[in-house]
Parts: sequence; C-alpha cells; structure tokens
Amino acid sequence: MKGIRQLAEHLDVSIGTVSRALNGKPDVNEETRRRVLEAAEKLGYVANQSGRALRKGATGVIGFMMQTGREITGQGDTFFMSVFDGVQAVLARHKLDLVALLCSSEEDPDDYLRRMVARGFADGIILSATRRHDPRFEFLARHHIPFVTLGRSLTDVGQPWIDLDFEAMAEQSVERLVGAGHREIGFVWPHGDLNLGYVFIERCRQALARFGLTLSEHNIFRTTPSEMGGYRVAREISSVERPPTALILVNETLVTGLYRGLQEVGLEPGRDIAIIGRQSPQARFLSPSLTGFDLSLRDLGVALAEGLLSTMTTYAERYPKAARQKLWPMTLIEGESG
Amino acid sequence: MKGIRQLAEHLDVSIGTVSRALNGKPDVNEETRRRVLEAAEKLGYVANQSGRALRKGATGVIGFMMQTGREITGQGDTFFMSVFDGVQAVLARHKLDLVALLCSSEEDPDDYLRRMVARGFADGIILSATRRHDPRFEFLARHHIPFVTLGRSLTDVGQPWIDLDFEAMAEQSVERLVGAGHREIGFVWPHGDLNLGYVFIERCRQALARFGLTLSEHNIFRTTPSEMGGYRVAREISSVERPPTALILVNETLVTGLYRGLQEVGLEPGRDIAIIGRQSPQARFLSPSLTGFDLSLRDLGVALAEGLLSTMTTYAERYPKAARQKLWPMTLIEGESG
DNA sequence: ACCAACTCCGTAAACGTTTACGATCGTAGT
DNA sequence: ACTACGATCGTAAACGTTTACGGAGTTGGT
Repeated sequence: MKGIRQLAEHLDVSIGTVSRALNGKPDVNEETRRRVLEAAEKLGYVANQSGRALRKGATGVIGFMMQTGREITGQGDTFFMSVFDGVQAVLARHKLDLVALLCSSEEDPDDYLRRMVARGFADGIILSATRRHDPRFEFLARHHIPFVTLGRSLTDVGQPWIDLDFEAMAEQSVERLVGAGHREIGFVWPHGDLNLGYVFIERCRQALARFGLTLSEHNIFRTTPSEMGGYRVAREISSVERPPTALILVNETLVTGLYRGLQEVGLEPGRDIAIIGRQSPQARFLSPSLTGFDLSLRDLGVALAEGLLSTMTTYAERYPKAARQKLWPMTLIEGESG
Repeated sequence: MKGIRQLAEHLDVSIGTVSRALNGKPDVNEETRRRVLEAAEKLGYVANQSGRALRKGATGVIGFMMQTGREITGQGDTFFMSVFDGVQAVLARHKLDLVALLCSSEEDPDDYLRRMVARGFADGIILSATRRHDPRFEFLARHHIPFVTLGRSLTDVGQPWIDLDFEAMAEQSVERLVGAGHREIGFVWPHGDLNLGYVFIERCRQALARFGLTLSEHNIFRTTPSEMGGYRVAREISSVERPPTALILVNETLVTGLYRGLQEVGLEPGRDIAIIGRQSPQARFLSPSLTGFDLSLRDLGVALAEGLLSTMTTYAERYPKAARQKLWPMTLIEGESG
C-alpha cells in the first residue's frame, strides 16, 4: 500500500474522508469509518511519517539522547532499558514513539543535539548524562523544544528534571559508616564533567562536617566510570599511605572491577573495607553481597515521561500535576559489604 | 531560522539555489555556495527532516531495533553501545544517522516493526535478537526494505547477516574440556526462541559425538538470559544427582549470577567445576577470572553497516565486497575458570 | 412549503524541501 | 554577426498528509 490516495480510491471515497476516519475526527459516518479502518488494517496502510509530520508540524517522536562508544554515564544498559520501558508506558497512551538518538563518540554531543533539533526530528527530548555545565539546556530552551532531563545541571533553565537523590544517598552512607566507627572514608568520583559527582561529593562533605570530620583530598578517588575504573581505585587504595577504611561509590558499574581489585590486594569487602554503592542486576550477585542503594527504574521512566508531557502544550492539561523537578528516592539494601 | 525560504531571501537568491548549494550540486557558483554555507552555519539552518524526506523518498535514518524492559538478548551492558559505535563510523561517511527503534515490552515486536516500516521511518533496518523463526525477515524482504541482521534465523531470506561464530565456540569449548578430561559437560541454553541457542547446542552435540560422547538432556540447563538465570543454574547443578564437571555458557550476562550461585554451594570455578563463557567488561573482573570468548564489537558494527549499505541501491556500488553473510570470529581468552 | 440545522463528504491549499526544466548571460569559435 | 555552448540561477511541480471550507443531502420545526 503506497499511500492514502490508493486506499481512498480502493474504497471509492475521498482522501479527506480516509484521513478523517483514521484520525478519529468526528464528522465521518460510523459505517464509513469502519470500512476505512478495516481496509487500512487489511492492506497494512500506515500514514507516511514524513507527509504527516510535514503537515502537522509534529513528528510524534520523542528522542532519548545517548552517547555510544565510550563509557560515559557509569550506568549499565539494563539501567536505560528499564527506564525506557517506563517512558514508553506513558508515551504509548498518546501515540508517541520513543527512539534513542545515538550520538557517536566521534561527534560532539552538543553539535549532535543541535543538528537533530534543527532537523525537526523529535517533538520532545529526554537528556541524560547531564554535565555540570550543559549547553544543551540553554539551547533547547532557546528553541522552545520541550525537554526533560535525567539529572540536573548548574545551567538549569527551569525545565522539568528528575535526578537520583544523591544527597540522601550521601547522607545515609556517611551516617551509616561513621556510625560504624569509620573515620577515613573514601569517595569514588567519576571523571568528567558529569553533574552528579559534584552534587554527591558536596553533600558528603556536609554530612561529614556534621560529625566534625573533614573530607580530605586524598580520600577522593577520581577515575573513569567503568569496571576498569573501579579496578584502578582498588590498586590505588592499596598503595596509598593511609588507606580509607570505607568506600562510597556513586556509580553502578565501578563495583565489579573494584571487588576484583580489592581481592587481588587481599582486602575483603565488609571485613577489611566497607563498601556502599548502588544496586544493579550485577551487584545483586557480587560476593560478598553489596550494601547499596536501589531504585525503581521503570517508575523513574514514567515520571520522566510525565514531566516531559507536562511541558508539551498538546498534552499539558492532562499532566498538570506532574512534579516538575524531583529528587528520586533510593532505598538502602543492606548487604555484607558495609 | 524557520526554513529554506527565509534563508534564501536573506541571501537574496532563490530557494533552488540555496538547496543546490547546500546539497553540493554542481551547477552553482562557488562564491554563491560559500555565502550560502556561511549563512546557514551562522543562522543555524538545517534542512527540515520531514520536508526533505517527503521529497526525496528517503529519510537518511537507519534504525536499529531493540526491545526494552525484559531481558531478551543476554548481552551485557556495553555490548550494543560498542556495536553502535562501529555502525556509526560507517554510516557517518554517508550522512546517515543511526537511531535505536525501541520496542516496548508491551507491544509485539513484529507489529512494532511493521508499524515503523509502513510509516517510512527509516531507510534501512538492523535487526538483533533474531529468533529461530523470525517473521520480521520475510516482512522486510517482501517490502523491499534494506536490512541486515545481527544473528541468523531459519527464515533466512538471503539478506546480509553477521552472527557470532557459535559453531567455532562450541567446537573449541568442547574440545578443550574433553581434552581436559571432562565427560559430563553442561550447556546453558537461554529460554526463548532466540536462534543462537539452537545453533550452539546442535554444534556442541556434533562436537561431543566426534569424541564418542552424547549430549544428554539432563546436561542442558535452560534458563533466562540474565544474572538471575545464571544463579538458578548454579542452584540447580548443586541439587542434581550427577552434576556436570564443566559448563559452557553461550550468553554474556549469565556468568555473574552463576559465579555467585556456585560459591554459595561451595563450588569454585576452575577447581571444582570448569566454566567457559563469553568475555565482557564485567567478566574481565570476575574471580577466578573467566575463560571465555572475546570479539571485536566495534568492528562487528562496522561490518554490519557495510552489509546494510551493500543492499541499498544508493550506496551499493561502494560496498560490493562486503561479505554478505559472515560468521564473526571470536578468540578464546584463557582465564582461571576452565 | 420553506428555512434552519445538522450530517457527511469532497476539494484544495498548505507544510518544507528537492529537482527537472528552462531562461539568461557571457564567451568562444566560425 | 551569428551560433553553440557552458555556467549559473529562477520557476514550479512534486512528495503524502491534514484540515479549513464549503456543498449536498437529510431532517425537523414552523
């Protein structure tokens, strides 16, 4: 089936009627509508994306921007796959489709987004891996593109965002570790301009201060947010003069390499060094089991989508109540590691 | 900048000239072209996706289909991200963009693909998680949509594919284990209709036969391709009357859970039970280190893209040599586990 | 019998781009 | 001076859809 025209003359009605029937417009006879729907189904007709988008000025597509290749976020694939599922559950109710806009490691992410937006590829954008200074925020705001971010930034422009509650995580972690007698606590801070690192370390500093402790530079371990990054931290710890007795990881992916590294230098999590991190499908099966923060990824996706829709004029009235900016709660699951 | 019309009258030339200048058409004065390019850059003009696609009958977009939510493929975190990067390296040379078409867990994948194709969303499709019987193959062939698959299927329609060389993996694994004296070898087979399981198990059967051994049903462990799936296998092994002395895993993700499960029942990989699996960023840091098959994911992505382009008339002449159907080699990296 | 109101449907314009076609101008060859 | 030709550009049609507008037919009220 090539187009609406073929479908129309096959049914012996005008293309206008066919279009109205398919789009649920009121002024079309119910019998006619039934025939049109039936024929469209049988012949497998689906309205052409480009024609429809051109005329309507909207694509019906929401883009979730990600970067391929390099380790960027320190989140695993299953992290995003679960979030996607929640996003889609909401979008599907409005006949919106979600696609992942994949920015190659060879292209600048800011340029990539500019290009996609200028092309009019998507009606709305979801950003992740937000940086401390993120030019994408201003750009999207300036061009009035509805968007929502998974993560905050100093360049906040009032758009909806949802971010993991790293503040609460920092506080609870520090409280728990200090309560267990730890005084030298190490913090693993992923390289790069990712915003979450700054938020996390700052709140840790404050939490320590409440116990009269200071966060000294030698207890901050900067590394890449990958398994290898975690491994390097372990080796570094073993070679430092006054190693921390506890470690807090803000990333998901680091912990696998860290465990291996610690084992190689003869340190057992939970016995020789306390570890608090983030739960993940892998972390569940570490040994000793990880003490870490868990969250509902699918619900997070739902909230993201609702936040986005609340900024889109077409759907806004149905999502007025969506919390525009929200820290997403995480709950500590106690394991053997700390 | 709204459209080519504004840009044209700002430069005081016709829209035809602007279009030709931007698209690198020959019959435009070099000085004019320079002015157009400059103005477009300065004003941030990028041709509207819908208008261009409508007129050209091509979108310039390649879609990589994935399913969100559920564990499907048994590939780990960075598997696809690395493949994407290779795909993009090739596509970028032809100004093609890669997006991930995300099929919600609530929608039937076959329906989803139909919908996307009928809408004319992408000029070409890359399929993964191919099933033993995969209706998507016929559908795409019937509609003359260029596509390539990561994985084979019984429903092969002659399209290019690339698949991991599970045959070689099966043979080498069996050879190695039998050579080390193992007679009872277990095979972990992921649930579902995924094609790779069938290919793998069949070749294992053949390899065993060459040593006069038969693959008995009680040595096939079917489970979900997730960490939890691996964990369950370990528990199952411990409860079975005659447990295998070696285990071969065709999936990436299983191994984390398996290790934990084995440890809980007091079995150490490499000492009490031999394990051969697949390398991955996580597997590198398992302890004891995994003996497993590794591959170049980025190059695999490059090959996939080349295979796809060789079927697209616009690009085919530049990729005539692309191997149309190819088993992708994996190399065994020896670890402590088997 | 007439008019109003309503239901249903066809017509045609518009969305932003690309490209076939033809027009214009200058240059060179005879 | 005439023709041929190449270089450059403008014009307009086309892509497939949605939708404002208006027309035809029917109903119902007076």
